[in-house]
Amino acid sequence: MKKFPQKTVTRTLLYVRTLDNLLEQGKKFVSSWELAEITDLTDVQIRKDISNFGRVGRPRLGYEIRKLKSILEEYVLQHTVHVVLFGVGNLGSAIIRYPGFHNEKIKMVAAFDVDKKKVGKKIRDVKIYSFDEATKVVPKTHAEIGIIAVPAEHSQETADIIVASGLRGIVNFTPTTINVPKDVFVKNIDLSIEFLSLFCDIQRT
Amino acid sequence: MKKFPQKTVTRTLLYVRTLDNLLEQGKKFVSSWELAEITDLTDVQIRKDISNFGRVGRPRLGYEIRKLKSILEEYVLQHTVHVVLFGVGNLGSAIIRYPGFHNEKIKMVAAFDVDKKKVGKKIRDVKIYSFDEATKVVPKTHAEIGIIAVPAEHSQETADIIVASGLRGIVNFTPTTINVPKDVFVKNIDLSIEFLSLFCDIQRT
DNA sequence: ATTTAATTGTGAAATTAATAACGATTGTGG
DNA sequence: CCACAATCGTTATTAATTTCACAATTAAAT
Repeated sequence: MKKFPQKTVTRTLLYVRTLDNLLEQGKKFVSSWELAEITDLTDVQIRKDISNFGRVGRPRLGYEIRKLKSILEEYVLQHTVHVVLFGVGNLGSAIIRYPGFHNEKIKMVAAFDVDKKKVGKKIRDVKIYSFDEATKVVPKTHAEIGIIAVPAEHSQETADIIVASGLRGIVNFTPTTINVPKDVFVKNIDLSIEFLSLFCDIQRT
Repeated sequence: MKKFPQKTVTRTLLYVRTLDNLLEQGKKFVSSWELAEITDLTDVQIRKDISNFGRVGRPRLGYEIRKLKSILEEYVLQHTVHVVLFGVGNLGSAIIRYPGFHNEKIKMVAAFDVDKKKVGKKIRDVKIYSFDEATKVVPKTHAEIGIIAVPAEHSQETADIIVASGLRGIVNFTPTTINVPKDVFVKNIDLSIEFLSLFCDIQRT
């Protein structure tokens, strides 16, 4: 499988999401221009991205939505992603309950917390285990990604547990940088930085 | 004020965060190489970014942390950002309680929900108002940014209210694209896309 | 059947971002 | 005081990404 730039992948996932919505609206075809309007990108950008995956559009008609969607998914969404959560606090619970995950594409398969009072309980069918059980439980879940939603001061030890459990992907919601082996991929989501950088955008105009 | 690429701004905010931590550890100086280790960037990248803001480093010693921090903040963090929240559900409540916001840089000043049972209550000193009150209440709060944490199907109407309230920045947590005037800045945080793109990274190796 | 207009797909140009190379500076140790 | 080694800052180079320009295609209209 050819590999595409990170940015292309992100945009492609956005196209898939958009195509899903258009399908629900009963549309059959969509042009690059329409997609551009919806996604706030340019039509050329969209055609170029799509051209990575083959010649799928038809002049004068645009793209057949169902077909385009299935071709894009072939590259960026082969099968369901299984996720485990570390830290069932405010943010962690919200993530478990996040409606965007209640589809066939992402499945939360287990949660872990140090608080003994939470261990054994369930949130929305997701069972909560103790941190100590992680290296035993995680492999059984076939998870691919671990979420760090613990207090910032425990992010590194949580990352270590995630790595020890055999996961190769981490989404880190704490405002810290974690150290992991170089074959483990980390995505940092620092809400403060998101807000502050948006604020900079506003002020620069 | 000169304007810098979005990416430079994001990295700079990351530097500020890192410098904060180093200060807490009692460090006085830091080299570009050390910063690179921590942030997972390259030393050249860091020196280049910093050079945008002036000559502040000293050969053989590196950067004086306190000085560097204050210079960077001058460009990316002039004053506190005030934020209002729309949608006090699971995710919204978690955002209000998010510890990363309990500092002097970001301040949540009001929340809005359609649920009359929530209106009038408070979460962590943040008062919850009804949606109808937004255009009246928001201007009084001096907020700059609005958060959309409502169910996806109401994202557009919420965006319209935010725009009508005079805000020029929106952080959109719903998996939808919203339409806003072009002088309003939007940052989309689609958790599904974050997870799926990370999954692609993993599989591509 | 022919023309027309809309739309895709793509190679080239332009822009933006990252990396490398290296000179300049300055603490430090002899 | 001098040589050395570490580190910054900057210019040049390379790489990645986006935009442009336009040829190719084809549904629709006549």
